[in-house]
Amino acid sequence: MINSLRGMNDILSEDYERFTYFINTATDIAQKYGYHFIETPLLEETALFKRSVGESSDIVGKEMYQFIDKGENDVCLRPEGTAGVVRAFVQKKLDKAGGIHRFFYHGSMFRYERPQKGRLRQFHQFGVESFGVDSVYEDAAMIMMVSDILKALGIAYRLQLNSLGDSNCMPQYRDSLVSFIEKCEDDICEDCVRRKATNPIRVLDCKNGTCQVIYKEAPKLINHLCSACEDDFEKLKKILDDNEIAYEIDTNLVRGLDYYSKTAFEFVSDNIGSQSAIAGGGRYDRLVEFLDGRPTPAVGFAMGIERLMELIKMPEVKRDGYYLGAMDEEAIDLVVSLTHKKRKSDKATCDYKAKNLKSHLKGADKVNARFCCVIGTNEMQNDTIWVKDLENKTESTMFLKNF
RNA sequence: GUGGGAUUAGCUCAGUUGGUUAGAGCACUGGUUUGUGGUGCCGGGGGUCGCGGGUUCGAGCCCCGUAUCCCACCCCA
Repeated sequence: MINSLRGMNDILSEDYERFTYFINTATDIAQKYGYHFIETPLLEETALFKRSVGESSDIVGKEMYQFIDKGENDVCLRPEGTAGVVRAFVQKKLDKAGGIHRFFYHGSMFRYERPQKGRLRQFHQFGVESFGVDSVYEDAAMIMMVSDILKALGIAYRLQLNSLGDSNCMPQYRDSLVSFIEKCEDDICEDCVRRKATNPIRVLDCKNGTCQVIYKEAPKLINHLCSACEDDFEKLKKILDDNEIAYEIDTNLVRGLDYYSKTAFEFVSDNIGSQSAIAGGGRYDRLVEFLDGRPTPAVGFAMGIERLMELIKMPEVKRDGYYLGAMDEEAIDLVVSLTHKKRKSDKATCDYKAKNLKSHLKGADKVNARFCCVIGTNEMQNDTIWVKDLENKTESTMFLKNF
């Protein structure tokens, strides 16, 4: 037997019901916020992710499905969605066109990781990207959108918030953090020593307990923000307060991708194990420029659909449509024709075998039909059909021409 | 990539110190005289016990390897 590859799952039956329910709910809300669907290729030039996500990140460093294609191109399956959307934005010259462009997307992402609960090699994200708005109101609107989606799905969450500063204040802060790390380099973990060289900000969310104690004394980015970043962060908190969106400030919250600046946020769930981040995002004002576009402010987020799946509260499924059955061999053709006719306006299924009434009622139950419709010899003789409403438990016999 | 746990029917799981034809519940399917379901009764199908070696007279059970899943690290959505 051939099995699917490690960390790559099929989605079917009930999972598929939940999956499409999520997509429909999220799509509806994104459209209410004025976003438009965008689909980008699963395969992109490797250079795109090296430049956007950043070579220092683990995603690019060791998790990409990368290979050389038959045309000698260095390509990889997308590990995240933002890079492709930004590339498309620049390629279609929307940066030069100016104005505001808002997109949402959903689809498969690929990372060569060791699978565990909430972490697959092929997984699905729903995300949105907004281009051309530098106002912090847009950051707030984005957070509200995530909040709306999670609430619509009945998912409890905690929202964590931080500001990563911009090109004014971030480099200065990084320098002061590096000199702090150098002073305590002998006491921190190996990973942090490595991070010092590659991406020093990342030491802040190190999971190592000893490191965390040490970093309590570390300079806080939030105290080193320039006035513009400081003002935006204060404004963001006020907007969220005004709109009754609860949040916690987490000064150690660092986004894992290199392109973020200013607002960074993460939605976490306490009910799904260690892979608790269900949505994450923030502002990335410099990324369009990094990818050869005209400088364009941007902000976005992505949600991990698999991590949400078991948290989604599905609406109650109601009986729907018709089930048709014959009690006599000679009525089968008629039943098939009637079913075909009924499908023009309703969901309708039928059984291809003659069975007794009890069996048909059971069959109607199984497909969760609202009406069980049966034709036997009595009905054949009178051109009628017996119809039972399985919800109200009422029944009647009607002429076929009225059915 | 590192460490730990698991793997027996479609699903959830029993299976005694290694000893005949490996069990249950649910699900599926048929019947219950051509007339009342979801909730009665009776029956049926379905498992080379993840896979590959080894020890043994004999392995679902012990040993080694391997795959996958789960948990944690790491990373991130």
